Amino acid sequence: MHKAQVTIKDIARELGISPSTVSKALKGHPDISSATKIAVRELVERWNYKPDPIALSLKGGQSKTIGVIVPEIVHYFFSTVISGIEDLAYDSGYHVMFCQSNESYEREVKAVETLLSSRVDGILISLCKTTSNFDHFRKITSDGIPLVFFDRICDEIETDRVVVDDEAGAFDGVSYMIKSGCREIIHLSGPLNLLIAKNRMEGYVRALKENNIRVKKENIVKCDTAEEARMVVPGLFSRTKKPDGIFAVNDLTAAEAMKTVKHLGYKVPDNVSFVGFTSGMISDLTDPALTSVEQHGYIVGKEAVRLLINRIEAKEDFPFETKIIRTELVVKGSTRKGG
Amino acid sequence: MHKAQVTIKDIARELGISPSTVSKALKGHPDISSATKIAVRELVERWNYKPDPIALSLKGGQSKTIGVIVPEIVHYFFSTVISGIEDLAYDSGYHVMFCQSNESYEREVKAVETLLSSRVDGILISLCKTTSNFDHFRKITSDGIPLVFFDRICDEIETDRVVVDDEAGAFDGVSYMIKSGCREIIHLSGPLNLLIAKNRMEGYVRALKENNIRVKKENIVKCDTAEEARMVVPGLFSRTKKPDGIFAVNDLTAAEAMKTVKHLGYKVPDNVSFVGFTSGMISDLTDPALTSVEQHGYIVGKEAVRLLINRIEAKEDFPFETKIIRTELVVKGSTRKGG
DNA sequence: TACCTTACCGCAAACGTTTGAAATGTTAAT
DNA sequence: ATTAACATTTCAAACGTTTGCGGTAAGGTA
Repeated sequence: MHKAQVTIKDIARELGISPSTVSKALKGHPDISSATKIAVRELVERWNYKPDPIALSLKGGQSKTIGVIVPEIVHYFFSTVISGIEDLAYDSGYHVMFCQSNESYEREVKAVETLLSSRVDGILISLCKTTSNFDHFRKITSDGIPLVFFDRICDEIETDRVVVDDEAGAFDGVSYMIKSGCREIIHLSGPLNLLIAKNRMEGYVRALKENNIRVKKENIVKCDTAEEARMVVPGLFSRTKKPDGIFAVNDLTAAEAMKTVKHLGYKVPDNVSFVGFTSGMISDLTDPALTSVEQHGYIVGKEAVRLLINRIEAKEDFPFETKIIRTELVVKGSTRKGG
Repeated sequence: MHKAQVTIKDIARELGISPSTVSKALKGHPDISSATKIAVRELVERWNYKPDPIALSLKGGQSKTIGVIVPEIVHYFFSTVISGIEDLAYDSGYHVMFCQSNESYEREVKAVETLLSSRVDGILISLCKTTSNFDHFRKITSDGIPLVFFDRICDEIETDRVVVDDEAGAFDGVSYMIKSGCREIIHLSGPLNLLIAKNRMEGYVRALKENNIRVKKENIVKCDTAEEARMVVPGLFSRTKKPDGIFAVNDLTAAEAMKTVKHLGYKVPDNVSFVGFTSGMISDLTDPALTSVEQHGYIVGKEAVRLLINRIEAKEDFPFETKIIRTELVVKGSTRKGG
């Protein structure tokens, strides 16, 4: 079936020299005469010889592959992160293996095992929402495999990390709403065991406090999916004190909340302002377009790979680093003009 | 840095036997005494030995890896396809390497080279919009590497294929609009060098014809991005004969078109109906939710992997197959109730 | 005693590549 | 003529695993 690939032996046989000579010739080793080098290079070119990466890996003890575990590729943020990972990894001579945890702890554990038994040189992970036991991560580091967390990090394990400045992003978004006149702002939050959800919530709280607005417990509501938004949002508007702003932990939730609010008869942004988080494709689809906090996923991916490869190729230990990626508020139509 | 993984040699040394005995013991070879087998298995368990897939690949001449090239992961359809690919591939003992072409011909060519030089056992491809030269695909097959096209296929090359029944999907969508009363239906089409775009267009045409509606050339408009929709759509409604239905080649375009039409003052679906293609996350975000043709990306991915692995593991040649995945019209709020 | 089974195990080669050491050939200096 | 110095090439081992074949020891048979 498979037509055999050209090997270094084929080249050697054809030229009547030994495989080691071919290898050295290709590496520009000073021992080899230039006549031989030229002959080798010419034939290599003609026969389109490419070294077998598998043999190289066996020899070098490195697979030149990095493993990535993300919750779900369907989400805009994660697909942009993956693009960043891919681009830099390939440029650095590494391959990439993806696994999705699908927000399931069991699948995350299985993904770690898959990656480990594939002998990847390093692993990049963004936690799934439900993970609270971290033994599978400890197995990675105890195997001596470098590990970098990105976005949804685990602070119980000492590693390199790349995080988005969620607190500041949330702060900026909520501050903007306040400047534009909102006073009763609801936060639709994620599960607070997720650090990113907690940080966004804290940014929301700080923005209120710095503007002398009382933080009400009932204005922070767990709601991070479209379904939940449909369930939860109408209730918020049956309160005596109607909300005039909604800051959601992600764009999808913000979008569905906006739709729901419009159906209740409110105008966006005149009666209610909306701010989301991610600023992906979704934010342009809502009507009006959604003001949102851009997370720069592509950069997150690149930085994570950079840290990982540094660690993989390091000769000796050096202190762990946490890279913080600045967010950026992208103002669109779902908020009133700021003061 | 790296703590070495346990090898078969370590096991052998510890037990005072040879590596080959260990290997045979693990494979249940009849030559090996059950006492030895038990001892080996016990130590393997205790030391958590896992065979090195790289050594296995070198030996077996197979990398147990399949390569995938998609235009862009950010699109819902492709991420669902990837999920399907991943799930079945891992279950079948294969790894997956992804590349994005980003709708660029050059990157597609580069991706093929990357995959080929990685010695993947087979390749799955969905063409990028701009590809019209197919030499890089021919290189794959002439290298003896099995190749399966999915969704955006190339009909100049003989291989296995998995396609969505675009013509029927389009036909169903447009027929539904007609039944619900639409008579002046615009088709926002993709570039017709893409087979899927052509097929969807033909489904649109057939639906009109079978309902005795005249097919007007000016009602088929190249427009397959949000930007284009913003440019193109207002013009359609300055015509004497106003459209009362829009069938778009993808959801994103449909969504933006709908937004534009609403801003022009028309009601959806009362004045204008909308049907999209893909039925992903986007279709739930529009207001009203978008009636769309579900492509079953997950199944497309699984089928593509199934065909590919069959081909990889086949001992002999057998005829190529084209698998057609049925679409399904998912009726939501952007169309009037059908007759 | 000589031979044959049977049961168990190790040797060595192989996959494709790299690399230090050893071998070969050539030239020039003694 | 002998040897040192050098240029060029090959050898052999190694990476981790598999597998056909050969080997050995114990026991059985003639």
